[in-house]
Amino acid sequence: MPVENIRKTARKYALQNAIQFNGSANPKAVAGKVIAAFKEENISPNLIYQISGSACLEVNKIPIEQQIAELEKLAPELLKKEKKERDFSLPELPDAEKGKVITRFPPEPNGYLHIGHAKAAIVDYEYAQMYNGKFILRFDDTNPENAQLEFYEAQKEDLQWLGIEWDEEYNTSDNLGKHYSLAQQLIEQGDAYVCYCPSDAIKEGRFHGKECKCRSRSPVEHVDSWKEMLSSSVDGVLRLKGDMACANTAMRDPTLFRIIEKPHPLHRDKYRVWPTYDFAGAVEDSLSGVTHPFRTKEYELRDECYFKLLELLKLRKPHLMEFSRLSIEGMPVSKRKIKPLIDQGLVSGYDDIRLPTLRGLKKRGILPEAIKQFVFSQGISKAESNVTFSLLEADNRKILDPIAKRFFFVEKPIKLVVENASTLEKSIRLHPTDEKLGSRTIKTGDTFFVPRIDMEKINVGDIFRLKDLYNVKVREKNNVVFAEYAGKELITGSAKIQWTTDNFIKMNVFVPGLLYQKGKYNSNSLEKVKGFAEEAVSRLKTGEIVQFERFGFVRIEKQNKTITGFFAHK
RNA sequence: GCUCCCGUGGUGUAGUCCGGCCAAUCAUCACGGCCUCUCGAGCCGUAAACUCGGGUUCAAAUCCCGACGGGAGCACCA
Repeated sequence: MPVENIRKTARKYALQNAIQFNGSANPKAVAGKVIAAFKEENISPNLIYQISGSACLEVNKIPIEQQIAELEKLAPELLKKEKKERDFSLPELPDAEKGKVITRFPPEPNGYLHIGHAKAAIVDYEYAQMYNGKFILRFDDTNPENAQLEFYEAQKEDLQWLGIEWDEEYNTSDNLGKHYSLAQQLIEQGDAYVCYCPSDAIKEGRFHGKECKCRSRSPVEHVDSWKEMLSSSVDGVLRLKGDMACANTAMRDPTLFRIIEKPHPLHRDKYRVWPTYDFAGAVEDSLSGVTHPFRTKEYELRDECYFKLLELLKLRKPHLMEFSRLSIEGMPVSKRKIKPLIDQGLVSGYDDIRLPTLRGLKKRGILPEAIKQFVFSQGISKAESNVTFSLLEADNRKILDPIAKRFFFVEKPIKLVVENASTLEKSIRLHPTDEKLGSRTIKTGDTFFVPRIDMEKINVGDIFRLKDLYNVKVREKNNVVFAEYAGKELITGSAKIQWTTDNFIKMNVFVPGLLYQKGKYNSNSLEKVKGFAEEAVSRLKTGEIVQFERFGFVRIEKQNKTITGFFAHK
């Protein structure tokens, strides 16, 4: 009785479609659903089109109320268009088995971590978690010119702050011995050679696809040259014997090892021959058991080299994957762009709150959990994008709002004298909905301070409310505003303005803006807002993130007696 | 220039592998309303997208070809 079944199904979907679209069903859309429903049974689409078509015709004749009533009986589940929950978890990994996935995060210890690193680290770490696997932290410190001792620790601190824990940690530089022997193996196989050409000539040869004379010497000679390279001061580089005519320029005999005389932060002058990223990256991923290494898209052309090397060395090939780099509008998300800003003094340092470094983000009150959610929402696509920072702010705000204590901060204050004000001790809650966060008590007299900007909008005769206190009516506006008490009952619609008494503390809040606007450095990107905060703020501790009402979320920092705020976002 | 990757609302993203349940997800932004002793949060609503052109198919965001646009690489940096 399949035809009867099809009819019923068509009727159902026609009703649903009609209800969704003003009582008129679209046969094409309905047929699609019906076909999908009978996919297994190999029914001719033509038949379904016919049936769906007539179903729609019939359904469209009846009024929408009846349509609803009928669908209610037939298939009530189709009636409610349920809101689909977006699943923000990472997509499944190919060839992944629970307990057997190994990932790695391989930073070069050459600077503090930024949000781009965080994306990689979070993805690596989360995948290991997802599959109950292992996560390795590996310092790719194979260039003594870049690696600096302080950053091994600093980067670990940054990761810990993010909430990332690693199962294993090691330095690539500790494996140089192994690298050397693999190199020798390649040379002996005739797959790598020592090249004495100057770097310009190598570049030139690569550009034109021309092999150089070093390439044609015998493996035995190259083994000798290699040993000389390692032991004496003979110059040269070790290159892969790839294909100098390959369309992929990464395959035109890439350099595998080169000489760097500068002492290494860990190994001093023990080594002078160092592997390049192409070699070290591939070899380390394979040897350390990594199953799913990730890297950013700009390495894509080097995949071929990665696999070729492993093949020649007869090493296991991991499942290498790429995703796009994170870029944020108006923010420099790379060491290359951040460093010059610091060197030129355009920002205060690696923890400048305008920077997307983890230290900068931390300082302005961005929480690790927000960064995590932000990274998940971005996913691991290969499409380039230019994200707005406000996306991260939104994630952060959602976390902060229910837990941040509220205080009054008066930006650019102006004095307000309330005549006939009585002396009060007022207890005001620290959070509008969560009573557990407690309250503070403020003693008020006749002197207040309120934001100048609010007073500019208010005229003599207007009534406004000192928030959580009482109403006042403005009598005179000069350098000081004079007002009179105007009742404590809330007047709906009246402005509610934050205030301090004369028992205030002076504080500055630094408000970050975009470092770049239309691609140009913005010299006004950091604003210092001067103001008065209520006295209770002086008892906050460094690192607390609070909301200054009608101003924004601010992270507090205390040095000696001075309190400074760093603005996170509204 | 050559090679590779990518192209879904203003922004970001799901869906693309395996064509139909997609007249397309979720978020952000914008706008409106409700609520609130914050310009915050919450709630409700509105607006807004498959780069273009061909092809295959009963059926294309999804497959194929081409164009266009964007990005990356062409280091003895990672």
